[in-house]
Amino acid sequence: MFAMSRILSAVAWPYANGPRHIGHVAGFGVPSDVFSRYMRMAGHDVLMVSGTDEHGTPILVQAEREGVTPQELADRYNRVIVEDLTQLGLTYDLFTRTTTGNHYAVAQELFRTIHTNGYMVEQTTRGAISPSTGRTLPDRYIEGTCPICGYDGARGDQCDNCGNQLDAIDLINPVSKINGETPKFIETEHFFLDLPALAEALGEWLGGRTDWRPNVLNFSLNLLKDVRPRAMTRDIDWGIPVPLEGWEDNPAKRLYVWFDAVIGYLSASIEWARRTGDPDAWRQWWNNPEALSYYFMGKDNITFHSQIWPAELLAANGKGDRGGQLGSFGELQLPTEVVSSEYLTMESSKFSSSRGHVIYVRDMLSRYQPDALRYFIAVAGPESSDADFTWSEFKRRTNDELVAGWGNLVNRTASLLNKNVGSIPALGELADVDRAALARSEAAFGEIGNLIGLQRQRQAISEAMRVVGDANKYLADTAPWKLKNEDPERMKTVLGVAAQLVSDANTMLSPFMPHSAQKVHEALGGTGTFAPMPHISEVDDLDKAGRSYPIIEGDYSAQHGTWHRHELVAGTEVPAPSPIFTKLDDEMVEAELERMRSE
RNA sequence: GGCGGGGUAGCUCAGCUGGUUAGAGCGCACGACUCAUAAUCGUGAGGUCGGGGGUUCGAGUCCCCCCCUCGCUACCA
Repeated sequence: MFAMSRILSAVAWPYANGPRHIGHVAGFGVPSDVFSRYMRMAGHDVLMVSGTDEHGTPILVQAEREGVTPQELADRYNRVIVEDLTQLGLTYDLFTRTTTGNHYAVAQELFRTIHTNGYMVEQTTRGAISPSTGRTLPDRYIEGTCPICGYDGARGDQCDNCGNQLDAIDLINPVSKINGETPKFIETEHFFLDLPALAEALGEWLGGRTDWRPNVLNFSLNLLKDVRPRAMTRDIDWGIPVPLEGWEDNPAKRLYVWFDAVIGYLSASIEWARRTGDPDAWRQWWNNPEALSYYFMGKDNITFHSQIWPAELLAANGKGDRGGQLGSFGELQLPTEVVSSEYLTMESSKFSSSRGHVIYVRDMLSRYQPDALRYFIAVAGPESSDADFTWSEFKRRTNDELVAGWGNLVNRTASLLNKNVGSIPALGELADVDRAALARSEAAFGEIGNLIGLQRQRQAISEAMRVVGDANKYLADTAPWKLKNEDPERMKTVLGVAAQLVSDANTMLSPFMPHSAQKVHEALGGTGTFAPMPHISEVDDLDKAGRSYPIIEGDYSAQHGTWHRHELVAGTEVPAPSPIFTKLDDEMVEAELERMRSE
């Protein structure tokens, strides 16, 4: 594809107000990990970062409801999310959080730079607040009677009955959904990111992004048609203090959660560098014009990644209409590509935690293999349009494709080897059928790698499964079990070729299914790490004394699993195999549907 | 209302810049094989590509209108 590159895998930050469901990991988790694993195998220097997003009104509201502090609530779900993502095998170089001392410092520094450059302008605006707490009351937290249709459950942003967009101040008898009091509409001071002054630079940058998925690009270009300044502070007491005189000590003003959340990509990279002992190492990705950066998320995040974040970067770089100076972070690179997924639905309707129409990652992994979920997401996920998860389709994919297709190929090949040879045989003279099978398999490395690089993972994994099908066909055509007595030398060659085909397929499938890839590697007698895994570490906050938290990290140097054929070594002992994938029984679908209905 | 995505074999979907008899997997029917978690391999029956109009030598693939469906609509994340 290209020479060794620095690649930043910037993965969306899960919001820590609850456990995450499989729709979330289908949007950002699995695609980013497949991409990162592949790029590492192809020899690139990947930095994959993310963390939990812990500020904002929903966490504050949820914490009050439960009688805990926002930090306590965030601590709880940060840990749940860290555990879930680790179990799925997502290879973050660092998965951290937005409440670290490091993140606070980086977010404030970037705010100061943007402010100094003149792109953060102070304006008076009208907003709703809760009279008892003084906190911003977002439109959607206000309920009242719709002034258009008279429906009395209308929200401040929209009426669910007539579908009209509303302004909270127009609602009749507005009430706070949080505590029932009547909101107060006040004049309040906030800092606004001056998007109009950055629009031209944004357009120039977007104009060069011709290779994005068309829906993402079109949506982003559309956003540019109507830009206006956007508030980057809130009347709230949970968040990062505004780092300016007169504001810093005001407990009622904080940075807008999305302003700081996207800065997490930068702050996590810096935290990672500090923890490796080379505190400037992050600059290889952020200040290096040759470095590439890919941002993975669900489609609801596009606007923040193709507009707000690039605008923050351009402003910090001094690249808008007002010019400006570089800050202490130097010139920061804008995203190479915003890779957005669409939505995963379940049994034809949207996931909804409140209605119990949900499958949490944790519950899924307690009953099924992580690779079964990863496979489903990779092969049938919402890559370029919404996709539906159904239990019956999950069962079918698992049983027909993983168990009967791939797992069985591994099992029958290993079993033939174990019983008839006991080890990987040396290849004798190759027949045409052998050469053709080997050539076709080897050619797939290039095709599949290409597809992953183009963010076409569904097609990529389908191609890898085609290699599996070819190998099954090869065994049917050569029928080594018949050769045992009539031509044992030929049998050995056939089994050697088959083993190589299995090994090839396994290498190509390993970014998608790393857990089973390790098992297949061992089934063919391999040793050592083939597909690396992340782990959780408890670490001290680098800047806040006395605080510690869990992070995801790992050593993914991948000495074995590089992206090309690994010639099997004749004489390597092949053990008696045991099944790689677990077959799902017929009752499982009905049991899951019943579980869903009862919740 | 505005914007965007979809509508292709029974089911789930692929079909890039228009071009030979429209593809895959599952399901179904029949056959082969028996190494393998009854797993595999082959053959076959199934579609006038949502509806209408248009451009073109030629359209599932471009343009217009309509129908259905899903989602988004910014100070929620």
